[in-house]
Amino acid sequence: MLVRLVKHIFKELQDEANATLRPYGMNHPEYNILMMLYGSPDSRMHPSELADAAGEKSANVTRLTSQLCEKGLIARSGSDEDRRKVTLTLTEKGLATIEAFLPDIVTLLHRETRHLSQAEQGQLEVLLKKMLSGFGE
Amino acid sequence: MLVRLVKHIFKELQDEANATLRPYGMNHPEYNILMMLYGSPDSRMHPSELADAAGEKSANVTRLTSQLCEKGLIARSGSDEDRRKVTLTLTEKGLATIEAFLPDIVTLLHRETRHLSQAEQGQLEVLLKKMLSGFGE
DNA sequence: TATTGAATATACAGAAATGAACTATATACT
DNA sequence: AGTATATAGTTCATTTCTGTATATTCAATA
Repeated sequence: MLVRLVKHIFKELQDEANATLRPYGMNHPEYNILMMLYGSPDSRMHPSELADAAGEKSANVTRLTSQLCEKGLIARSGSDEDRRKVTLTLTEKGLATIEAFLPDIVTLLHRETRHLSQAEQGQLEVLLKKMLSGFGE
Repeated sequence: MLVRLVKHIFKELQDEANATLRPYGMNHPEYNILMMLYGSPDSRMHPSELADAAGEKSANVTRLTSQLCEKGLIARSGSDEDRRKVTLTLTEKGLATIEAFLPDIVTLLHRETRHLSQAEQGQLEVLLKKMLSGFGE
């Protein structure tokens, strides 16, 4: 029952976000990558960090970041400290794109949580975290 | 934040269910179809009902039910009342398969929710439903 | 009854995700 | 040093999903 609810909500979140992002020529996975970069200290991350944070397989990260590179939203460069690694950074254009669609995303999120008070959101967060802690052991 | 949590939980639920089902040669979407049939009054449903209930596109339902037919777990038959429709039913073998893996699924679900009391599960359910009610308008 | 429009299911093409093998670099051990 | 093991990232083949078009049947109605 809970499981079905989570699944349903997830699906809705995904679909609505996709609909919001489509006008900007972007899909949800690409958006996730951009937001991870946006939220990171120096707007720079390694692919493996992204894979962990975004919950994507590394093969997917390669594909997605290649797409974003082609669009000129992020840049790839080799790392000096560890030459196996690749560093991904947001470009000017990437930053501008994020700041273009962010307002739409924010209003979407507000709409999606408007039936929950601040307290309820906190509660929900606690419960979900608690649930999550029972996984993967 | 909430969104990321939901996403994360969904992913875990999905992955763990898949891992549990793999030994039975089944994946999560197929499992969903079977369970919908299992839970329906007469173990019979139409593809469009399944699509709604399982949150799958109708094209996917066609593919998935075809797979399940090939495995002999469900059966397709034309409907008499409305000849556009197709009726899907669980076979003996399908029923047996469900009852084979169900215990594993039940223990998995218990494990996943073991950090939440009964009351907390109820609370969580209420909050999620409340959140869901804010969608799609 | 002939026609129009809507609903249902399917087929097919193109996009995306997955898993396994592969290259290159780093780390640990003897 | 030299070998083994581990890690980072990519590539490729396969599977799976999505979106769109199509065929069939039903319902409404002029």
